[in-house]
Amino acid sequence: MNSTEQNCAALAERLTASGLRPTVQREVVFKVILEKRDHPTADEIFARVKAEMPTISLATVYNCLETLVSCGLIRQVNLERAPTRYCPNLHQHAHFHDETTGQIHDVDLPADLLTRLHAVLPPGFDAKSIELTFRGSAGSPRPELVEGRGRAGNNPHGTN
Amino acid sequence: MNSTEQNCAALAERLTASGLRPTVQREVVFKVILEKRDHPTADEIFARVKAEMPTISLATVYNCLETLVSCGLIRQVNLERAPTRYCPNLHQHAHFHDETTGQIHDVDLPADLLTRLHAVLPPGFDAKSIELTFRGSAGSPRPELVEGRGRAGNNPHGTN
DNA sequence: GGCATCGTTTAGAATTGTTCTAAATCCTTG
DNA sequence: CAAGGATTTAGAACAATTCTAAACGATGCC
Repeated sequence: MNSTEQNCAALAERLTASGLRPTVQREVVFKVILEKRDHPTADEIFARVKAEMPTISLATVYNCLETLVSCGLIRQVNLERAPTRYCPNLHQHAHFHDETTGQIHDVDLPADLLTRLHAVLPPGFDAKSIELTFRGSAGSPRPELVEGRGRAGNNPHGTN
Repeated sequence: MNSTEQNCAALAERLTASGLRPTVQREVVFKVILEKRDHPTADEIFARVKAEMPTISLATVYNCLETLVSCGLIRQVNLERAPTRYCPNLHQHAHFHDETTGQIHDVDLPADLLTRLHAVLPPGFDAKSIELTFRGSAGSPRPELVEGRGRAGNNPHGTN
């Protein structure tokens, strides 16, 4: 049993476990993502899949991708095509995206943590910027500790 | 001199320093972003600005935002409206976005760093996922150290 | 001051990535 | 085999953003 067959088996298993059908389309989409590990876009995947299955439609590729993501077989990198947001806090800081409320909070990043983050890069990789986003829910204990009320940056524009 | 006037002065200074003109539109857009530090989208900014300048157009808001970003007065959060990318590496890892080539490389994250990252959140904030993206250029020394050749995850799908 | 020039704004069209829709097709099960 | 649901398909719809061309406005030069 070669690697491709193994992956197909794993795929089929996951799908049926979630009450979904293992279809050729899902198989092929999964396969092309595994074949070349280069973070392709939906369009690129569509092109590659089309090469061996010319009848497939873009919508199906999107469907398959969604299915694979929901089964935990692949991940999306640029999560959610949300509108770009703008932020007056110019200090290095992370964002906490509260998925329950949709709100975004600034989170301070200590200098030594930033150093550690840069240190994690292999030699030759020079990062001009770091984007760090947490996703989850914030609950609501201690509102005095969150954004705009005593934390997150020393306020480069003098607002508040 | 109040805070708004200060900010306008700072804005005017930055703009002229970059050979750009301080216009009312740029001023108002900047102002509404500072007023309410809540990471608004372009549409939201458009709505707020329209309240005090009903003739402004959406395109102008986009223009102004771009200008403010390029002057370093604000930052964009969801940088670049790029197509979503898909990734078969299911391990916790960061991405290095090489802006010269457009390529995305996986970068391993040691467990203790992840712990530190979670520790940075204020109490009550519960992060289900962390998204960490570096942007910069990779140069090309030591190709044997980068993605797909010995680093970045122990390969959950058995590819390569 | 008048005029050419260049930066800026505007409205609307165009583009891009993605999702929706409705019909066709495919499996599965009874 | 028929009924039912799941899946695929093509194309329309959508949302965020960018482009375009025309109008406008400020600035510099004589």
